[in-house]
Amino acid sequence: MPVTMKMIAHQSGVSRPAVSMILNGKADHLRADTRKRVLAVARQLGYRPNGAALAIKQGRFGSIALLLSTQPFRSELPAGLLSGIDEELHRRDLSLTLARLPDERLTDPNFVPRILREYVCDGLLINYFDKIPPAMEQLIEASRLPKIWINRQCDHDCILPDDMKAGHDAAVRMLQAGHRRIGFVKQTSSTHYSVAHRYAGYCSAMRDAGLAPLPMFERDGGIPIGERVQASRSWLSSPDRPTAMIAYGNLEATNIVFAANTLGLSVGRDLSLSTFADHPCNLLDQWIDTQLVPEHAIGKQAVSLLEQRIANRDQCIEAVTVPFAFAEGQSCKPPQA
Amino acid sequence: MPVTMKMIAHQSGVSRPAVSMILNGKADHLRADTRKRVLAVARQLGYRPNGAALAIKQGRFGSIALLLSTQPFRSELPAGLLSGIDEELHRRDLSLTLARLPDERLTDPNFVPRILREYVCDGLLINYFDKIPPAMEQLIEASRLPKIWINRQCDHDCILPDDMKAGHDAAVRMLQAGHRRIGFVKQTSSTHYSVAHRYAGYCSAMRDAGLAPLPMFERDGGIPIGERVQASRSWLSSPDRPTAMIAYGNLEATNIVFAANTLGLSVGRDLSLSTFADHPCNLLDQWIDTQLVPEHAIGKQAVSLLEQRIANRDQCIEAVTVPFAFAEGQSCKPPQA
DNA sequence: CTGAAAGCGCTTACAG
DNA sequence: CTGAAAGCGCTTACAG
Repeated sequence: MPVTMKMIAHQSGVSRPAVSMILNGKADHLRADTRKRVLAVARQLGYRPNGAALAIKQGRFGSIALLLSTQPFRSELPAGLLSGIDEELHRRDLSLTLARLPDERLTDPNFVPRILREYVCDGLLINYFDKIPPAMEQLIEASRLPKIWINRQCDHDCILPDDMKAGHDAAVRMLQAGHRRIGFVKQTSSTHYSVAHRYAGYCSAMRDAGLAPLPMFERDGGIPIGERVQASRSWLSSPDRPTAMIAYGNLEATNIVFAANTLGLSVGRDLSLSTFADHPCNLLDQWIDTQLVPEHAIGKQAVSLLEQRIANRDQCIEAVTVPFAFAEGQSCKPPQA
Repeated sequence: MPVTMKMIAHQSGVSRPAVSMILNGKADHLRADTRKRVLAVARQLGYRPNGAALAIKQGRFGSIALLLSTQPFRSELPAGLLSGIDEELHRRDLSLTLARLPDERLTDPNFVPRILREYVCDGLLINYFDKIPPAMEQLIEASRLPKIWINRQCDHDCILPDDMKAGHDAAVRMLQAGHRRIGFVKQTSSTHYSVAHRYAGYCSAMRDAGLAPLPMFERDGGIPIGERVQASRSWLSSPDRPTAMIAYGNLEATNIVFAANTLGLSVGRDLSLSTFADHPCNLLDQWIDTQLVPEHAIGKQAVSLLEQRIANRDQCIEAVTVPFAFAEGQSCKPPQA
């Protein structure tokens, strides 16, 4: 049984509105000793305002929801994204509701998650990848809540990292070091747009340098677990192997490093390598050049955009792309003569 | 401007309570055509009940909060834990509020996060490691919310994986394969109790087998990034090196595998290895024996316990430990003759 | 079978 | 300077 203003009013012999005003510091007109008494009672009882009552009065829940898919690889919750969202939310004294939407059940009309069935938050942050199930999109639309898509490419109300530019930059660094045979490696089965974007960035940098981009090192459907180092070895064993590799992510980078090592190739000296990740990548005690996915910045900005959208219900916002940062390692050196 | 029952009542010429009963299926006594009309209006307007109003009436928010630290390594949010919590919450039609508590600011009396300042959820799940700042503990107590600690060792209202038994089991497997020189490796700087527990489990298994446990392979304050493979190499280069290694986690396992590889040791044949992780571990295309941290089960049970605690405010619950599962790999073989 | 009232916890606008 | 009333969105218990 939580403590209410009613109880405080009772205990201190004051009216309920008086308690409200005193607790909210809007009671300059009340006698100082009354105020003190009420505050003392509130403290002693351990009073905490009821958020639901406040929400009703203010017409605002002070809470936004982050929607995730339950499909692994479809959507995740990187630590940096969460901390960025949280930091910005915190600054505005808002709180975060987390909701995972199970794709399978979304087609079941009887099933609607509480967050979309009731009205409990002010807006939606949706961290969901390319293939949005139509049932889900409909549910979200039906909620009529302001929303910002994270990591999804559309022409408005979305925010995403600038994978194209990051791919370009990664390739440019290799080119500047003097490499000409530069490969782009992908082993995961992910079909996220970032694969295409990073590769496209790489291709454009190659073309800018007057070189033909190599086809992506990959296999349809991804390389199965248990064959990835082997696949990397075979790519690196070819006589005309690339002198520099750009890994789609840490998974690829790790397997390349492993493979290079078993082939007696030293990363840096014999093979340059760079990767994309949300933190600087260290493999075999060596720092790898890393294009840093700006998770934290995306989280922060996503909240700002959503707040903007909530304040301005009918003005949508142009797509925002956030540049990658870069962590320099020792894995990129000029090619051997 | 969200749609309210008032609007529906207006539009369909019925009283507000009537709308409420109809929408909640408690209006058998009302004329069928009235019901149909009201339902139609509600649908057409896109009505969704206001969660705050429901919370006030029901005296229950239908929401629990998950508290995390902002200190890296102190507390995190593993995917399995989240999915377990979510699954169970979902079954009960409850929602989840996420709150990260920044340690630094907890000492500032003017700063109290909304979740602890207002009354907005029914209970607390606290995923916070050993060293709880006293200021935080006080804030949590002051909230008087029912709570369950996750991953914290205390004598009641907490749930944690059975690290001791997992350490024991890992060692027993090595012993059964015929190993006698078995090492326990820790490289991270973490001081989490699980380090001590897993090692203690290992020690007890060694003693049960009449063997003296080896001192933990580690270094005070952890091995710095960039020296970890090298440290592993030196451990494995000693003439009386262990024939089997038990890694505290994936980080250690990876570096051991790397190191073994550069030393020409084949994991499985020349060196047995097992690890602890929340998913089966694959390194160098090889599956490693893994004691699986039961994140999902812990998440589910944590919610059950908390609900129990909410229903029964003044009866605390004995500490619960959850056994690890096991994923067999090919990394544990009898030692070379 | 239907409507008006009272209440949940809170705040604001208005009488005295 | 103080109190009683009205309202936010909803539901339940009670008159007619």
